[in-house]
Amino acid sequence: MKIEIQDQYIESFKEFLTRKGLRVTNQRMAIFGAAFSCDNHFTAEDLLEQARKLDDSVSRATVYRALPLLTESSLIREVDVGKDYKYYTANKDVKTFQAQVICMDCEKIFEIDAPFMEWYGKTVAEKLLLSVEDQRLQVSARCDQLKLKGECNRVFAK
Amino acid sequence: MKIEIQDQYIESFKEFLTRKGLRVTNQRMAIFGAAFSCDNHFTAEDLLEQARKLDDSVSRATVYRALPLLTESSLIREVDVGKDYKYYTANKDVKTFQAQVICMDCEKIFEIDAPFMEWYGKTVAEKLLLSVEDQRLQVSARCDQLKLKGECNRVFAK
DNA sequence: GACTCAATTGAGACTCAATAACAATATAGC
DNA sequence: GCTATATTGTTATTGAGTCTCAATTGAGTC
Ligand SMILES: [Mn+2]
Ligand SMILES: [Mn+2]
Ligand SMILES: [Zn+2]
Ligand SMILES: [Zn+2]
Repeated sequence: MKIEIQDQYIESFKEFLTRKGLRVTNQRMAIFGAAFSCDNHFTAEDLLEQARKLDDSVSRATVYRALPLLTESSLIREVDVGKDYKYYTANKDVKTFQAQVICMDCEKIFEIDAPFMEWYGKTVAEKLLLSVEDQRLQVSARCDQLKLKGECNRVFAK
Repeated sequence: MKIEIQDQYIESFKEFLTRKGLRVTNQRMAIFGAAFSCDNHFTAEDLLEQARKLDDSVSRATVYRALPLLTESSLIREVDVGKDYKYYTANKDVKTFQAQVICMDCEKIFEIDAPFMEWYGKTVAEKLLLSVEDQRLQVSARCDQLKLKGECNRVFAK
């Protein structure tokens, strides 16, 4: 059941907050709920709009304050695609090494597997003698006249 | 001789400008000269500061107007490492597929080879049926207590 | 070298994502 | 319920990058 799965994430977020001595507030839970109601990539602005449907008191500042908490708890992850604003996406399924393909025309984002990144990260750490914290592989593309054309570009479902 | 090599780039830039019906101005040449006097990665602000040493009339707007020309002519290239400002670097040597390793502490950037990206780009284009325009592989790391520690982080020489 | 005129420029206003300050409010432990 | 303080919304602010526009200047033409 979908709801049960989401309940599991809810508990996980509440635990994260209490473990850090942070309070479980209506606004934080609304923002969490909004993030997990979205199957795609969303911006901070998207998230604000959606969170306000769950709690109309949510402010922009609180969204920006909640985003680091959600990323730190690994419930969502940041996706930087070279625009001057950031995208985020809920970590609903198993995480493997992935690349982001972004269409420069319609801004649609596709996550695709890139398993060699695990090996590459280790190689870099070894060769340069530094600790690798994160890796991002982004592919800029154009999907016009192609298979993906015509797909809906909305980030939040209905 | 260093100066001869630079002269070659100067000619290349002048040709690029005239070929596009653009004028060879003092400001554009100062910005070009500043970019090529730097061995590392630099920001637009770095470039402005340096260009003003060659022509103190150079303005911020003109730097931002020149950057697309320098990238379009392949004399420099943009390096986005996920910060809210962009880095650039002069294309002095042969271009292959490279990844950027950025230290999250000192912001130093290292370019390292990542030849598999050529194959990967082709694979993505084929599998997703879209045209790949560009690829960026970024590695976030920390170089503290390590081989690279103590290196100078200044972008412009002396 | 002077003439002409469109391309270019610098100054400063502006945009927009993101952050900071602060007084008002709400949470969690008692 | 009471209290201490974490959190909030509002509002102002930052900072990279863009835009506008009047003043300037480069590059062909004589
Ligand atoms: Mn960016
Ligand atoms: Mn920005
Ligand atoms: Zn597209
Ligand atoms: Zn470092």
